[in-house]
Amino acid sequence: MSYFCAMTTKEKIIESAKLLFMKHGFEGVRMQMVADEAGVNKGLLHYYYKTKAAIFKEVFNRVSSGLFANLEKIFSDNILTIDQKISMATDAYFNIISQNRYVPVFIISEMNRQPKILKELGFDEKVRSIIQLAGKSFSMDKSPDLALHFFLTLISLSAFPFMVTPLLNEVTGDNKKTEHLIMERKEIVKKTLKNMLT
Amino acid sequence: MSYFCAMTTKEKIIESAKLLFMKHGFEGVRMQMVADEAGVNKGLLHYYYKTKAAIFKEVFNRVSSGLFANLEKIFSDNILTIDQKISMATDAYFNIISQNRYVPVFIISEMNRQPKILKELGFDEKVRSIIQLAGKSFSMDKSPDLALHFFLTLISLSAFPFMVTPLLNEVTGDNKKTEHLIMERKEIVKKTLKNMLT
DNA sequence: GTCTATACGGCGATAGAC
DNA sequence: GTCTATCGCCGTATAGAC
Repeated sequence: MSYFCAMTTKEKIIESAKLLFMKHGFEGVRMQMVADEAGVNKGLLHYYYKTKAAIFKEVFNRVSSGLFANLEKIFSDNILTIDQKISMATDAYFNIISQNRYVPVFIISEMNRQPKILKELGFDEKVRSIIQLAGKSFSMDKSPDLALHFFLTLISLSAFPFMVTPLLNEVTGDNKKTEHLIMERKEIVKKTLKNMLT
Repeated sequence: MSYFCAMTTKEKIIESAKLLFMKHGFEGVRMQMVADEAGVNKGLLHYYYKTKAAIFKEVFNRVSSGLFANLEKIFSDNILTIDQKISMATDAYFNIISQNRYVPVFIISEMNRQPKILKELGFDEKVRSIIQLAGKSFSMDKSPDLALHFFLTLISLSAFPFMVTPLLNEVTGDNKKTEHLIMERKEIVKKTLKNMLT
């Protein structure tokens, strides 16, 4: 609790909730856990946010907003070659997820448990626009499905190893080995994506 | 409730629990929901299973056991060519998941929320053995990591589209279109896997 | 803004009648 | 085997003192 000393109380609450919701999901988190993690009283949570669901929405919004920020920049560039863009996009996405490996499981679990949240927070729009951007960037305008397939392959291959990390740890029997394996995969992703566009 | 008329009560309970746990996760399911779905009284659940956790373990075991059954047969075959095996394995895995698209989200969510369950139910052993089998089948014995990467690519690319179906539905705006997209992906998976082994 | 106390319903689990 | 009734706890949310 309270690695969050320099923040405002509201910020401490959200950051604590973020940590907990990502690990345990909406249903797995108790308001008491959030209060303890933030180092404040349980009643105080309701002063800043009316309900548990309100805290959750703010968290989901923050997490999903940060997901594609770097990709947008790369896909908007006009100078880089296709190979460079693929390499940078893969690195960028791996980096984002490395910083918190629970992000993909969190987003995917919750979009399946409460699908309404996608439109409610405009996540579908974010994804549609990043795919369109990728389409332009790689001159795939003719077949719009190709852009979606490309994006889907990038996300699938990059996110999945992080999502099954607990399983990989058991299978390899060594967390260091797992980490090494995941980093090896980066190159496989790049190679696959390049193959896809030729 | 009770699409499960010809079953024993115990079977009705497990099948109802399976449906609900897969959709909502362990924390998202109430014993009352299981009872209603099975068409029995809430108290009766505890006659057949001591606790909610006991029901859950039985469900997780059943779901995870059925996951790789078909793959084992294919990887054990001695006559098929590599290309045939890849094609059949991909089809088989897609088929399994098509029958219940919540399976991958369920397995992955729960392995992250309660990692102990992997060893407890021997899921890690199952995965280790299927990877070894794939290694032999594709003569990847020299570099054992290659078998793991191959398996990971198969699973990632196949399962992911089903896991993000709610998002695809919003992005395409048309559930039929999503279904079509997912079936298109089967061919991409096969092509990617073949590229990987050459 | 922050805390204490409490309302009020829902939860998993058990006891016991049939 | 199945149901009813109920226990004891824990959940979110609110009211009100400081």
